[in-house]
Amino acid sequence: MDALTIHEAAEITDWSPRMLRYIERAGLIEPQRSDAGYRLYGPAELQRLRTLRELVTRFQIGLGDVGFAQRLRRDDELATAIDAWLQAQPQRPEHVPAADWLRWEQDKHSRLLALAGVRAESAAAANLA
Amino acid sequence: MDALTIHEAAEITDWSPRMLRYIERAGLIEPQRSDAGYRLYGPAELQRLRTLRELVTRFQIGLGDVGFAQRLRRDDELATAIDAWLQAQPQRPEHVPAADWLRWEQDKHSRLLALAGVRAESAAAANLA
DNA sequence: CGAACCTTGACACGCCAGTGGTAAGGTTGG
DNA sequence: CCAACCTTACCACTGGCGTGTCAAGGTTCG
Repeated sequence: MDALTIHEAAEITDWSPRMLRYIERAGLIEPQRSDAGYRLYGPAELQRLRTLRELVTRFQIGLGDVGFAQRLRRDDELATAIDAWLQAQPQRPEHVPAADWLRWEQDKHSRLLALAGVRAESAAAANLA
Repeated sequence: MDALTIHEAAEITDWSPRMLRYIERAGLIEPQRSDAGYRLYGPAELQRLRTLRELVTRFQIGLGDVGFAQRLRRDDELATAIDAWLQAQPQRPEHVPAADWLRWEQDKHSRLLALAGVRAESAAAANLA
């Protein structure tokens, strides 16, 4: 078998066994289990563990952030809601009155939703053309 | 003037003045300032504050999470890296050997990147056709 | 069988988020 | 001018994250 136990996997990925269990609880990497319940890390898991380390150190993010990104990708409703909220962020053009501003934000929202791949090609065409 | 001070804004949005300053430090909502440095919340900010509350309570997320989503949207490199990492997550088809699996993941990655609106129409056409 | 692994669960500790205070000092408006 | 607001800068508490360590018990292998 080419699957490693938790200590072996920890050693070659530069995590601690403790952290491998933690990462699993975070829902990020869930290795197979042996009949006796031992965690078995295959090549794919090892690769993902190394990449994960690279990711968090390079961008200074936390495992919770990666977990949140994962949730974002799986919960479409959440993604849409956050997307909608974030649309209203950019520097508001000073001269545009509030009412028009809101309308502008709303329009832009549709355009970006379309851009994001949410099935709305017609709207995208209409707005981006 | 139709802009509210921090206490007024706090009262009608159901946040505390303390939290409004906190939200500002988190980079989520940064109101204009008066000449003397007083925060001035306009209709747009009030609306965003209410929506933000709705967002965090409804999905049980933290302000940090919203901040991270914002960062995801602004830092393209980060978004791409996380995206790439998350691609490798789904249930691996048991019978596919590791090498082929990696190739499959890579291909899927391109397809999804394209789907996400990253300028790659040709690739998208080639893969999705 | 016994050493060396593995499992889950718990205690602990430092750090950061979320929140409320309070203090020292500037602004505003009657 | 004074009360009532605003500002920033701290102190403090709860709670979760990232980590280590230890305990009690099952598994593996020579």
